[in-house]
Amino acid sequence: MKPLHHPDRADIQLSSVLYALSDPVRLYIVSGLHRAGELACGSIEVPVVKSTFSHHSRTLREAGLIRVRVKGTQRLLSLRTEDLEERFPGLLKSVLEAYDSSGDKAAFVPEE
Amino acid sequence: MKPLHHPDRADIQLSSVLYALSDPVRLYIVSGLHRAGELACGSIEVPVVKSTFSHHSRTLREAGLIRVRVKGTQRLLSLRTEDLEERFPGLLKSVLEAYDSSGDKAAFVPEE
DNA sequence: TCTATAGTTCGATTATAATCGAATATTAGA
DNA sequence: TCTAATATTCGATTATAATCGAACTATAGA
Repeated sequence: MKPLHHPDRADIQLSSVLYALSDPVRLYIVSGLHRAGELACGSIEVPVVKSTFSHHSRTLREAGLIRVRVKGTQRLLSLRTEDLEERFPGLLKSVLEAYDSSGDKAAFVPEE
Repeated sequence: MKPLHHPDRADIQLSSVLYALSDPVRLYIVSGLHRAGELACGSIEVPVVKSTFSHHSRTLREAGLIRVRVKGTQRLLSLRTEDLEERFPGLLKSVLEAYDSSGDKAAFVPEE
């Protein structure tokens, strides 16, 4: 099994982070991880098939937004909160607050 | 002459803002506007031709990041700082600080 | 009215990415 | 050792966007 690559904190690029966060599906995933802490892929409900989810997960991981660890047959995702705060102070917080108050999630998840 | 469309403050979408900011050229433009205030297109040096600049300018305007006003033959660009602060508190500030401290601009502007 | 200046629009090209379904890999447990 | 569960990878398709050069628009000023 290939070891999953995570960029070092210092190698996290601002434009990559902003790009990763600019997709509604990925924003939703990030928001969910922020609320719930660590989550398995399967327990995050998004309106895309598994392979597409996997693609988004990878985009988030390679941009440095999330950490992925293997547990049995599952992959557990979590936000790299500390790394991001060190690298770009205040950024993640303001994005998450903006997301919660902006109704962006309504773009693809009608209920809630 | 067509009146330039600017989205109302309440219509500014988070994902669109993040997307607009995820391009190195646009980040550079936004950073320049933040430092200098209002600037004409021609006075912002970017490594792209005029038509490409115009495309980026439009992307920023339609996302709600900048205001464009006409003065003679020039278009003057400025950041919608207040609107953004009201809509997404702290977001623009943290992005600009992250940009200044991250060396992202080195991606296409070697000197400085 | 003519010309120079400042930008935009258009069309074409190229690159990137979002999405899906099918096939594959890995692990847990019977 | 089979099978089920969980997720990734691959290939194809479609959509979006970054870029350029050429043509165009609008305004200022001679």
